[in-house]
Amino acid sequence: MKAEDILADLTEAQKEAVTHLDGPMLVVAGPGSGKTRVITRRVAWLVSRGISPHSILGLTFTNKAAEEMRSRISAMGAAPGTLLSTFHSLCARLLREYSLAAGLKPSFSIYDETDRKAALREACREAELDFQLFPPARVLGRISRFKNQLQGPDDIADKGYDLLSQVIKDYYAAYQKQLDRSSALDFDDLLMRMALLLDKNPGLVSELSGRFRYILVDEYQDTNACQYRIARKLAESHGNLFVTGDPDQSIYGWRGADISNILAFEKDWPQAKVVRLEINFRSTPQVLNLADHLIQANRQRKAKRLIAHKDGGEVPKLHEYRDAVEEAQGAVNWILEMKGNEQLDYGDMALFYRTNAMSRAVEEALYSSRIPYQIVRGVEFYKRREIKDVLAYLRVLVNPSDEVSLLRIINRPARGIGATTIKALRHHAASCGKALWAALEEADELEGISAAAVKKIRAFLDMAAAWQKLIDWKVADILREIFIRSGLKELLTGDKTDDALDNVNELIGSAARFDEEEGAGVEEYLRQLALLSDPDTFDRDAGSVSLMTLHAAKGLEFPAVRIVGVEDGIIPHERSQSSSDDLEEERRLLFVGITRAERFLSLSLAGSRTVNGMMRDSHPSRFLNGLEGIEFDIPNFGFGSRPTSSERIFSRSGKGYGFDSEVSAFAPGSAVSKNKKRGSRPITLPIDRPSSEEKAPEMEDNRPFAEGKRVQHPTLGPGRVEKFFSKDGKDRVIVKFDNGPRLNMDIRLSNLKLSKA
DNA sequence: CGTAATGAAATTTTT
DNA sequence: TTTCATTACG
Repeated sequence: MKAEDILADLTEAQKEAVTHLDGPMLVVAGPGSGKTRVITRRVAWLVSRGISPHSILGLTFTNKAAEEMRSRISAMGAAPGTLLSTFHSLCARLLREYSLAAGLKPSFSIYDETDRKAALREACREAELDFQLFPPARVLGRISRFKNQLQGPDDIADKGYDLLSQVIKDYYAAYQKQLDRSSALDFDDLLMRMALLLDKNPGLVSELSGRFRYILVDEYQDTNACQYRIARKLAESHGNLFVTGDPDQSIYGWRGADISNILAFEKDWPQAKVVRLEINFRSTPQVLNLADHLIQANRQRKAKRLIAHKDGGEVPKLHEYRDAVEEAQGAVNWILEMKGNEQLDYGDMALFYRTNAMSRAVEEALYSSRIPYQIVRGVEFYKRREIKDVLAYLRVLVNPSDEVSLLRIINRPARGIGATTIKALRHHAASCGKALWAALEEADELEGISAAAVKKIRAFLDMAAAWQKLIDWKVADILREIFIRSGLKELLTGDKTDDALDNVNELIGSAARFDEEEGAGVEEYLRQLALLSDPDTFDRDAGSVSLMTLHAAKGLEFPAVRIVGVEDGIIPHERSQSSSDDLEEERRLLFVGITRAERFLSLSLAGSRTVNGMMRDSHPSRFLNGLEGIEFDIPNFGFGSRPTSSERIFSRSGKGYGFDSEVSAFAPGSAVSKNKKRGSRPITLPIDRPSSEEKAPEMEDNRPFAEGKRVQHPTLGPGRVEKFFSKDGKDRVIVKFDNGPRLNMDIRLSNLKLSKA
């Protein structure tokens, strides 16, 4: 590719970034400012200057982004060989390559959230910690946070203000022990172990720096302490660190991302050049205007401009509905309107929501209206039980130490190795410090295991030994073999409403594709699987409406975007309302969603929706309060916003949302035709607390619920308070009820009453 | 020992 | 709603 082609149609700022040669550079790139373009052109530019593609390393945050760059670079005809990878998969690769130095077995397993939870359960059992005492997700979340800050169990000061803080260290230590024994790493370990390895191994650092002369990091605002350390180490010697990012699009703080990494870049690298990309090529001025008004409410940010390059366009709209079902129907009508009036293709449209669970209502409406859609969801497929089961066999094959996987399959399908036997095995393993696998082999010498059980165990071991011989087969063949011979297939065939069989077949199919394309063996297959989630299966040209969470939307763009559920408790999420930092992150999340839109944007909200199977009232998001740049489809809405033309259009009565005969052709007898008029009830906006005014201590006085107090529950009856503590600013108690159960409950939600006397 | 039935709880985002 | 864990029963 010629230099002038590489630089064609670039702005001055973009050119400066693309042609920057040596030394650190920070590109602050607002949404739609051509960031990906800059990165990919830059790779091409470097190569055109004689730099080997193999010495360029591009690090992204998601597979999707890495894939996007790969395809754009190859579309430019640039030389292949550049390593474009997520942090996680780079680390997994390197940790395997340098497993000896890292103190790992090259065949280590990678644990996802489900595995982590199982590991924690096992760890608790062994360390005699109460697994139920705290929500496991919460414990694991804490552990994650420590790991992201490069802290091991021993680095934690054991004093804390709440119960969990005081004991988290024990949980962490036990959990980690379980992982180590299993030769398993969780996602956080991949980063942490890599960072630590680089810390203590200067030789490796220089080797890698020699290998990767030019390092590019995308979405730098999303890096956590480990990722930061890794990037820094790799670039230390040559300083060729090129990072792009936008503080306003930092939405992963909850995962340990530290926005100050980007804010302090110039401090870390005093020679750094900084380029700002402020011209937005994506959206209409109206969309940008709204985005700008929204984000300006954030205190913690660097002022940045969004300069529209396009002109024309429509003012974004806001619609209110009575409930989530009507809201979904409204979305359907919007889609049909976009298609009919604006000549847009289904593939040009996207629906965003805050949480995956919210996709359901929308899906149902789309489905009954026969509108093709695709969902970009998280990891769903690989979380299915049957899939995890089959893969667990594969994992044990590769890594017999993997206890979580072993325990998962040892008696599934049931082969007579039940709880009692397993308990004895575990006990033995723990007391001799042996692996569970070893205990299996010695089962006949152990007490507490019946002759019958020993026989069953032998059979299991024989089966496993036979499978060892399959290890060089093609992955798809191994999977098929295991699936049948383990008895899993038979087990699943019995099921009634099963997609289970189909799912496993799909898995085998994808494995066959892997064999075809990569032909790299089981270990590599498992590693890739662990790190691959299926947003990558998202197909831009599928001709269907795209549905995804706001997080998944980052980095994408669509001519028409609709965001549903813009309600308090949804955006911002109810669990993000406690701190102003969290609140600002939620605002950035909405900002990210809005700035995905090229031409048409609409937001919607419902007056009620079901959450966890329960109907709940909902109110407009506080982010809408006083927000300029959007037209409200709600009479009497809010403070001071004038009725607009769109209001008159949309509130014309009797017609629903202006769908016409074309619509009913799509949805005969569907909810469309049943769509009701809704009343136009005035609504009140919640007060947007100034973000400086930290936390709201509107705490009730729960002190009477002290330890030892007798309490009464409307359904559970009488009990006694065993522990009183707070978390997340909520007072909770652990109550042992007289009729048995011991429960950890939120005082405010529990309906607990103090008993008299 | 294994499965079915029951009951209760649920952190939202992703690698 | 779904998921999970415990319990009861065969």
